[in-house]
Amino acid sequence: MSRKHTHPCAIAETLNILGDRWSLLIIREAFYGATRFGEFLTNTGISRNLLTERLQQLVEAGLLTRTPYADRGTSYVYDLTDKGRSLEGVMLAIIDWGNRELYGEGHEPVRLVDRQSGLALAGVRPVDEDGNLLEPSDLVLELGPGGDGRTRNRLARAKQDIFRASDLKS
Amino acid sequence: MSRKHTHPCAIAETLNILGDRWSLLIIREAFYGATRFGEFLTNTGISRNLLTERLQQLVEAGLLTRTPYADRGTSYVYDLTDKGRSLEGVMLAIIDWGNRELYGEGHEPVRLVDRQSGLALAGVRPVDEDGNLLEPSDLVLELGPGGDGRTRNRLARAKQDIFRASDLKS
DNA sequence: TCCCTTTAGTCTTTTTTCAGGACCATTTAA
DNA sequence: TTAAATGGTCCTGAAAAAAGACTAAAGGGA
Repeated sequence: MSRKHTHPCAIAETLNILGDRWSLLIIREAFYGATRFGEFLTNTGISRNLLTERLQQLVEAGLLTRTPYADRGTSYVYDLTDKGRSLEGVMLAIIDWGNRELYGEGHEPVRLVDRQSGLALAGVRPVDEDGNLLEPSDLVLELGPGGDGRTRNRLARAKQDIFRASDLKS
Repeated sequence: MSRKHTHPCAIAETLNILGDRWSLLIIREAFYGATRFGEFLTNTGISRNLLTERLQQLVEAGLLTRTPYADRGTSYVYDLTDKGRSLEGVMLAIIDWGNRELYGEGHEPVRLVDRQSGLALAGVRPVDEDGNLLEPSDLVLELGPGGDGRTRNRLARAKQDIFRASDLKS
C-alpha cells in the first residue's frame, strides 16, 4: 500500500486530504478566524516543518488560498476557499459528535448555539433537495456513476439498512 | 508534541481516535456490514499488524466490540457499538462532501438516496432540539463548561459568524 | 545607514510509525 | 494426519513526524 487510498470512495478520497492528525485542526483554526502562519502554529501546536507542508497540501487541495499580506514584509494570509467553507457540515458533525460522545452533557469545551433561539445544536441531519429532513434509517447506498466492480460488490454485501443509529437495543 | 492532542476541543479529541488514514475506513466497513478481521483486511487494504492495532484502539475507544464467533475456531466478530453507530452523522457529512467537492455530480462512486422518495441526499444540516432546521450562519460558538482559558481566548478572537458558507464573494 | 524585530519558512537530527512479508497458533474439514 | 481457514505476531527497511537550530526578506527605529 502506498500512502494514498486509490479505490473510488468519498470517504477514502476525503482521508487522502484530511486523514492525519493535523489537517483538520488547521481547518478548524481557519473556521475560527486564523489566517497567519504563526496563528496556526501556536493555536494547533504543530511543528513548523509540518505546518509548512500541510498548508501547502491544503492550498493544493483547494481548501485554502495563500496570498501575500499587502505591504507587510514576508507575510502571507491563508483564507478558506468556498470549497474549504463547504466543510462546515463535516465540522458541525464532528464537533457535535465529540461533544456528545467524548465529553458528554455539561462538559463540552465549546457549544454550538443558535443565535436566534438560543437553543443548542441537537445534531446534524440529512436533508433532501427540497429541504425536507430525512431519516438516516431511510437512506440507502446506491452504486453511483463513479463506482467500479469492487464498489458494486461491497454494496451487494452491505446490509441495506446502513444508518440505523442505535435502534438495535430497543 | 506527543502523539495525542491535549487541549479541550471536540475536534481534537475526535482526531485522537479517528485522526489517521485507516480508522475511519474501518468504521466505514463496519457501517457497510463487515464484521471479520479478514473482511476489514481485504476491503480496506490495510496491513495486518496495523489492522490488529487499529481494531484494538477502536474497541478501546468504545466504537467496536470484539466477541468470539461462536463455535467457529479462532474467529472473532467486530460489531459497531451504539457509540460507533452514532458516527452516522459524521459519515453522512463526509460522504456528501466527498461526493460533491471531490467527485462532483455524475461521478459519485456511491450515492445516498432516500428509500421513500427516491431523492438524493442534498446535504447534512444542523437541527435544534425541537427538530427545526437551523441556518449554519446563525450558529455561534460559546464557551462551554469544559473549556479553559485558551478556549476562551480562541473564541474571543474568532469572528462570530463562523459558519457562513460562501457568502463572502457576493 | 545599521541594527533589531517580525514573519515565514528551511534544514538537520532523532524518534516514531507504517508497509510488507514471513511466520505462528488454534480449530475445523477432508 | 494433514491441510485450510482465521486471526493474529514478529521482523525489517522505508517513510513520516517531532523538535529545535538556523535563515531570508522586509520594515522600523536610532
